[in-house]
Amino acid sequence: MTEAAAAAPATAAEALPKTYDPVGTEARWQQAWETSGAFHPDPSAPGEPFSVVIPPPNVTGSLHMGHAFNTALIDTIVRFQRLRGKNVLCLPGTDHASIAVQTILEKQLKADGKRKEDLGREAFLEKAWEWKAQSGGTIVGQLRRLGYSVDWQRERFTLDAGCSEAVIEAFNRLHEQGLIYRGEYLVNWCPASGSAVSDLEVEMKEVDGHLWHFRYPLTAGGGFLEVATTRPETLLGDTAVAVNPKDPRYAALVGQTLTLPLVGREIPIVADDHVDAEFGTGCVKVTPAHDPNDFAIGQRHALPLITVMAKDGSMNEAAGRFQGLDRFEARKAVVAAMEEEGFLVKVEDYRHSVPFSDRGKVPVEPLLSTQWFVKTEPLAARCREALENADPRFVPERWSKVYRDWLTDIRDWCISRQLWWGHRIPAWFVVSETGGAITDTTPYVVARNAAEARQKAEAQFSGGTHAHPVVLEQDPDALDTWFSSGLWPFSTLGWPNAEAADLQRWYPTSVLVTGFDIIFFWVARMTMMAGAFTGQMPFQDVYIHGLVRDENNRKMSKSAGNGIDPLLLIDRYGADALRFALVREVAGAGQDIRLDYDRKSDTSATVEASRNFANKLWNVTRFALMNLDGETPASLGEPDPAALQLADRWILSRLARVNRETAERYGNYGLGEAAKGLYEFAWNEVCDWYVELIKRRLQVPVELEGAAREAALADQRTARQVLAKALNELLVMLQPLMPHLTEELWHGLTGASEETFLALQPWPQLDEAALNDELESSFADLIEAIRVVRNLRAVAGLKPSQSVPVRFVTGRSALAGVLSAATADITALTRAERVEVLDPAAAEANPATKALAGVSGELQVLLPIEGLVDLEALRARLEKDIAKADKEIKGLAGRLANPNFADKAPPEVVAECKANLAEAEAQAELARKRLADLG
RNA sequence: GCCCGGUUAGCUCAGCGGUAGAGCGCCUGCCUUACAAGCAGGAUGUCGCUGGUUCGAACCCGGCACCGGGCACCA
Repeated sequence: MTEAAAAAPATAAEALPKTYDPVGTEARWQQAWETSGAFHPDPSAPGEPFSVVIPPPNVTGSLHMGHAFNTALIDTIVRFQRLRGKNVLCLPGTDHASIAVQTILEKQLKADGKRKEDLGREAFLEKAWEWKAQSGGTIVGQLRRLGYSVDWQRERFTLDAGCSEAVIEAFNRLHEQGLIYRGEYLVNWCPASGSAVSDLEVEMKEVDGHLWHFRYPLTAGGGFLEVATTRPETLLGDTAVAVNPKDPRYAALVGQTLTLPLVGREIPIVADDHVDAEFGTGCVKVTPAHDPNDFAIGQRHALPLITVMAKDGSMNEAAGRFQGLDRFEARKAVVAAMEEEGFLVKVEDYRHSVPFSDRGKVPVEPLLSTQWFVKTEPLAARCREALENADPRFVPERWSKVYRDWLTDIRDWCISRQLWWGHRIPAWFVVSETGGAITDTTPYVVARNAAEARQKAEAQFSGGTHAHPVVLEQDPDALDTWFSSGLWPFSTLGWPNAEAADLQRWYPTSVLVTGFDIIFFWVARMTMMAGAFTGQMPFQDVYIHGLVRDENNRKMSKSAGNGIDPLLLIDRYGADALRFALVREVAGAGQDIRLDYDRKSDTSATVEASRNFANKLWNVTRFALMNLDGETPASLGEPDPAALQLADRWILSRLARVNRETAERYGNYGLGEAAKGLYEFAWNEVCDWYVELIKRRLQVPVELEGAAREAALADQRTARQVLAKALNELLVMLQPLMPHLTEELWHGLTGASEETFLALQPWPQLDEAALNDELESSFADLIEAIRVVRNLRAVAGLKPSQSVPVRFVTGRSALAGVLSAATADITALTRAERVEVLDPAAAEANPATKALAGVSGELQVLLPIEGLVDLEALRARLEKDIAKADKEIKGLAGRLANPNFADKAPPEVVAECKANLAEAEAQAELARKRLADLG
């Protein structure tokens, strides 16, 4: 889209077309905000600080609905806080996504028949940066299209100079504290990316496989044990068979040995509690180098570790004749060989879980490997402690349990990745100590740069027994992407420089807004890192939102191909409509939201409804501009309280109430409720009632003269004042949700200059004095009375042009008062010929038989129009009224008849019940009487 | 196996002790000069099942069923 449809902003009614076209308007304001630095805060500016760092999307990414949702929520929050006068920083950025980027680049190389090794590290990284410069901006441009009020001048990248410095500093400090170590452990090896991955990057998947049963012969004697396995190829690395120590079947055999088929190795039978005697034969083959549980058994029994697989997933030299086979071919070959040699007992179909690599989408291989680890328990302990004091506070609260559970029993974090794109590990191996090569035992120094490394190494490894001059080589590996993401809330603010102005001003941040899917990956890593480096939790609140699901309630995912493209919807309906639709769907407890979508036409009824709302706001503003005679809310000023009419006082009371409710909801993450509340207020109250009610007052008839004219003009001014005020404040309150549209309309309404922004205005002051419960309640009665009249007209099939008399009969003087005061309004809104309000006695004296009649509460509505009346329809209507009243009577009377109710229920409930019963009885009686009158 | 959500109108969801609501969709009538992307009116529910607490339960408690999700995992 973005062809600069930069139409001039609307300042007068004639400039506003009948429908709102978001595309040009949105682009124009996005540019205006950015070029004017509207969202570039000064740390020394006044106001309470409020800060959010956005979850950095991957540079590889393009905007998906999850980003749009997250953005809509964050932006609503920060825009609200800005209106509240806070000194708001919302900081954007992207994540370098090491595995993802490297995978893309390697694929490109492969297409040219090359491998990264052919290029060498330096050239490869050069290419990577090139790629980032070209493609990394995609998502950033797309985020702009949402109208994100972030400070683009502070945009960061997890691999930029500042973040890199932070990473090196963090690694060094953790190492100094003994919280980073290097060692050989069983790690999750992803053969596809050729790297270790963390436990979190492994996903268990149910797979249909087989369970192979094998015989392992006893070394001494002719017996054998039967074991079962889902992974036959690993038997080449077996170093024991384990049985449960309490299993009587095998008690005598513990300590004896078996001869491993195909290999001929003698392996012991050990007793270990891990083995479940009930499962299978109760015998488990133990392959310590290829299975985490077996690794643990191996540790307990001091078993040797035999690795039979290479890092690329093929069998190595320890696999003997199977060397060189891929792990899946090796499986078949081993089974075939076992069968041939008579060791295969049977094969069963078996469904079980297999660990898959999140990124590589292939089964991960538990493999012994020397890697860097973060010792997480001390870091986690600090977080658990803080959580006792709700630090951070989770919204909804239930996620804090998920977070805490994960931090309890946490495993160490493997942080090294055999990748090039990323932060290179700041450790230098003293290769001169191990013959020039890096081995598992090569000593190393951790330092902030090469010079410091050399200094440290020379202090340790030169002179004395050290014959060779020190030669250093930096660890070729990179760090897990999440290591740098873990520093994000403070590295972006200037850490490790503790004096950085941004850090001082905006750290800790106010709230983190993210999906539950990265609580472990990201949230917990940030809190652990922040605890270690800043001594504080990095955010006060964590607002966890749900996922956006597709029209069939499925998770949107790239692989399923069911994503809904937010950009398509933005083009069609506008960013404001999409944002509003997403936020409006949010229910209180952070549930997933479902987005309605029609794939044939690329339309969404939900977003369309929001677009219609935008159009409604556009048109009500258009109406105001046509009727304010060039005046603005400021030039009109506040209305004189003494001059206010009923409708004015009503809408001002509603306005004040909505102001209070909305501020509370925005402030408490009740964003969906805020959106729904504003929608209803704007549409159902301002547009449907207030505007309709003041239309007459806005038109002063030309024929009026003298004092009458003066009065009409004064009243017109009052209506204009109230309309302008209500609309103005409504636009401010809606701004966090629909920033572009409201900005446009507000400029039109106020005539504010192009350099002034609604986004930077103060939240409207709450007018407590305007709140009036009683008034709102009687106004609701008035609305109801009008509805009854309209309904009667519809039932009777009256044409809109037919004007008929309206008679209200009620014994309630308050209601009679409101109706009498509003007869002019009622006349206009119901096309009444005349309106009379009578008490029952007066009505009795002057009966109107053969009239359309309806009853609502203590109000009887009569349309005395004999002749015009469709008697059948009228009867039906009355019978319906009677049935409804009877049903109510039955329920209420039943309740009152129960002696326990009167005894135990609170008196006000009983009184209310009695009043309702009396009312229902009166209603039924009235309706019956009318019915009888019809004859 | 453990933990967490959910089950209310055709659809999406509010309501969380006083007898059920909204939006969309649907039906009827209207181009009433802000808006047909609109206006007015209307229909629609044994609130998953089952016990219990209570004067009173969609709401609180117990059990069950089904649908999601997370964690752990037995070869």
